[in-house]
Amino acid sequence: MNEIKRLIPIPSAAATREALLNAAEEILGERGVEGTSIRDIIKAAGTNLGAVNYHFGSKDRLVMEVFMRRMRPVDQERIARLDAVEKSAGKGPLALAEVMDAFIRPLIEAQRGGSRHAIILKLIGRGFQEVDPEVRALVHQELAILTKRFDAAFLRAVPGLPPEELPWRIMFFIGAMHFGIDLWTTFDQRPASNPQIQPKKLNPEELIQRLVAFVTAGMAASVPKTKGKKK
Amino acid sequence: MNEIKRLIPIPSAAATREALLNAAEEILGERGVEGTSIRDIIKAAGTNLGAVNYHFGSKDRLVMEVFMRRMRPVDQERIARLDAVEKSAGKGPLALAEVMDAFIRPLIEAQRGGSRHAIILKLIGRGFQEVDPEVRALVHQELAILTKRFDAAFLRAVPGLPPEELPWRIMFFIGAMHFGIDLWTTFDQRPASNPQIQPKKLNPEELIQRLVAFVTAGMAASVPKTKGKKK
DNA sequence: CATCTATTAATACGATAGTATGATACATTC
DNA sequence: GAATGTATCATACTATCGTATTAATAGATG
Repeated sequence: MNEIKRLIPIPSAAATREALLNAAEEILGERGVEGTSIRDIIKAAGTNLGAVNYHFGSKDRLVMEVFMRRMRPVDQERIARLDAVEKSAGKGPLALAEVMDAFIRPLIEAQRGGSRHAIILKLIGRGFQEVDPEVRALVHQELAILTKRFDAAFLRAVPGLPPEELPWRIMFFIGAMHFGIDLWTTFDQRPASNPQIQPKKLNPEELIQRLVAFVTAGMAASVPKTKGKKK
Repeated sequence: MNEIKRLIPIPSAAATREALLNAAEEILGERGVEGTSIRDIIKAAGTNLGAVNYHFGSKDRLVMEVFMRRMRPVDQERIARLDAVEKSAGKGPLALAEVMDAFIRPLIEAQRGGSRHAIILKLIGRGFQEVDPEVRALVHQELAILTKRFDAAFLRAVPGLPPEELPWRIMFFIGAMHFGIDLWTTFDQRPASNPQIQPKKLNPEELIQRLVAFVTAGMAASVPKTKGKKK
């Protein structure tokens, strides 16, 4: 019975499962978690309600899977690139711009091969401010692994920076990155905020270059005097 | 009948209206638009469903009012401060850090006088990524007024910057600002991402200083070569 | 061929959402 | 002091949400 040609080549164990993940990724990126109903997703995936319950058990778990599926390889690539940067630096000074590049590049390049995948970037960007505590905890957990490695790298690359300043700068730079990516992925849909100035449309490499330049300069800025402006 | 003491001293024309706005501001800041129900708001405001319909007509209009009530004075203050900075500069060079300060300070200082108001900062920050197109359009419109004035100021303060680069840098810097403020307002609720590094708790002035230092350096960074890395 | 297991499909259920309605209370005006 | 307009409140209505349940389908197995 194995040689009977299947009219539906491989309905396969997880074909609808992936269809659900893909549809969910797209719609969640557009409308956020709260703004997306399971019914929207199953309609886009061409399946039905039961499938979600069967494959994921709940909406929250589906959302978690969508996050994980994209974040894991990005984070692995970040770590791999940081490894390479640190290795090539040896015992010498660590170039801040290269560390930044290692962090930023994998996220932006994750959208290659179809602009449909670009949506996940917004989804990840939103993760920090999303309501569901389970998803939030997940994002933080994923981020914590990175944080340890990159914290050390940043401190090494910016020798004069007091460690207690680092979390602030990292938050600044992640904000710049996500807002930049958000503008990038929605470039064509946006109304011009100022008709007199036409923003330049960027390819991935150009975006990376600009982001790295911006956040590297910011991260390396001298620490402002905390107390008492000089009179 | 006028001298009958009121058990409820002055229900007043717009007392419940403001109570609704305050409660909505708080809850919307915590849970976002989609995650907040009118019933949550009326419960916190100590009133009932009809009041929302009476005073605002719909949930969306209530949300809009919450946005507007906080954004308008902030934007006015930004413009006023930019005026002052430009006036004191005269025909001489415009200090980028002062322009940044004029943009950042009003938003952060808007939360003085009760940390309850700090919540609106998150709300405004979320406005850019929120789903409701009506609210989104509103935010963009409010921002567009600012944009024109500040675009010119930025270009003047960073003479070497090509105008088409400006929208990108502004997006980077607004992202840094909003993520920074988000960390700031939720400082105590956050799990430590890296237990080895304790971030410093900042007062408003310290946050402003750090943000200004970061984004000023980023904004002034030299433009990366667009095409062709030197081989 | 019968059975079993893994899916897919269709439907039902309880909860909650935003909105609308009608009655009630208060203050003001004539 | 009756009438009027403003504001509050309790409640009802319809839609939609996430989830659970049950039946139908298809391949694989014996």
